[in-house]
Amino acid sequence: MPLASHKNVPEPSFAHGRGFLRTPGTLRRPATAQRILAAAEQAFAEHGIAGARTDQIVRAAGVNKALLYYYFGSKEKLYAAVLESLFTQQRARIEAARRPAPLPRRVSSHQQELIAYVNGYFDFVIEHPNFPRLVQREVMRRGAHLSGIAQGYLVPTHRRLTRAIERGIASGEFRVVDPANTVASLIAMTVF
Amino acid sequence: MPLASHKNVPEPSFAHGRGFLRTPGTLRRPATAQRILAAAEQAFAEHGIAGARTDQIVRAAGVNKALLYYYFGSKEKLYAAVLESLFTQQRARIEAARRPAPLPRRVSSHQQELIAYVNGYFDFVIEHPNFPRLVQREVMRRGAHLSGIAQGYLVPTHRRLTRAIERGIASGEFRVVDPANTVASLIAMTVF
DNA sequence: TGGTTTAGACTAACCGGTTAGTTAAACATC
DNA sequence: GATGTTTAACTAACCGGTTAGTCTAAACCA
Repeated sequence: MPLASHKNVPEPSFAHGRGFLRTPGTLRRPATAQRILAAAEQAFAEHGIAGARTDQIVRAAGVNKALLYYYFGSKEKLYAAVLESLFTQQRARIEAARRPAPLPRRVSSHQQELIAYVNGYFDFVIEHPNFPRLVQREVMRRGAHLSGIAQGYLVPTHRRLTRAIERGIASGEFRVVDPANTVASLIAMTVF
Repeated sequence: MPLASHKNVPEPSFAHGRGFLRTPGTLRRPATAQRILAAAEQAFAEHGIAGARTDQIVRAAGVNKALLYYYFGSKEKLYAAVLESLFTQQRARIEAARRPAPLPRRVSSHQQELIAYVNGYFDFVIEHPNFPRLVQREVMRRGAHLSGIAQGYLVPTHRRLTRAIERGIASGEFRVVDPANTVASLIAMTVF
């Protein structure tokens, strides 16, 4: 039974398996686990989930293979943890960019919110070049995590941006556009 | 030695390994080999080179595993053969669309050539939905076949289109545009 | 007859995952 | 404060299944 239980694993105190979106506890993991995560991110981005080698990952993390399973349970769960960590960080990044440095006058606050979103995204991608590659791979896999990601990250972002545009239109600062289309274009731009 | 010699393989008469671009002989392969190729195309597109299973491929082709190695020598070479076959077909397709069905008047012959290119490409993609996926995968792999593909397929296509645009400008039928940029846009459009 | 194909046993290497155990620090107890 | 005791962190070695690739001998077939 290759994908089965591993019931004897002592399940560390900061329990990792409590649902994909419920646990922002990624940052509370010990440094070693973080190193495994980083190495895994690199490996999965480069070789995909099937091509990545757990042995290579633990070697890069300077750690024993059993530790990988101690923390993450399985290769598949490790992969999920990598995605979750990245999306959590990205969301935090965009959230943090909500009160941006003031821009030149004639730029309304609603415009600022949109600009801050785009800036936040690009900053994040520059710091995490593996992020788009992994998303790409997940899309090609028609991955099971996609729906969870969409629910937890894309939908809220989409909603926030839509509202910002609607407010901008209502206050007369924006030309009248279809918010849905505009948001779609924005997201498409940042994905490619 | 996993990727090594296989020196005892009797090297079938229509020898497949004589260089990536030198052999348009793909179509001369026996029907059985074509079935293997088709099954491999599907498997590689779905799971990538690391995720695809040779056993699955031969089962889908209704063929013994030894035959795969009889014809293609290795998984890697089979993968290369899949790419080569697809690019060869695509080139033939675009080439064949050079004398297109006459379009409504007011469409010049140079415009027709560009339109034929785009049509040919889309027709091909519709018939071979695995093609873009495999190219995508190859790009993500930074695959070694990329340079050969670029040399053999992209460069000639690029040249032909550039010339068509230049002729169109020279004859006054096209607005004056930068051919390089326009070709890049055309190719980008068809890749996405 | 010779190119093609099969059956299927076989192997070496690989790879995800497990086991049984160690280490060191925190904690408790007297 | 020396003492057992617990616990989180970590490891070496191993296990069993999988996978690419091989080999032989025989059959198929044009």
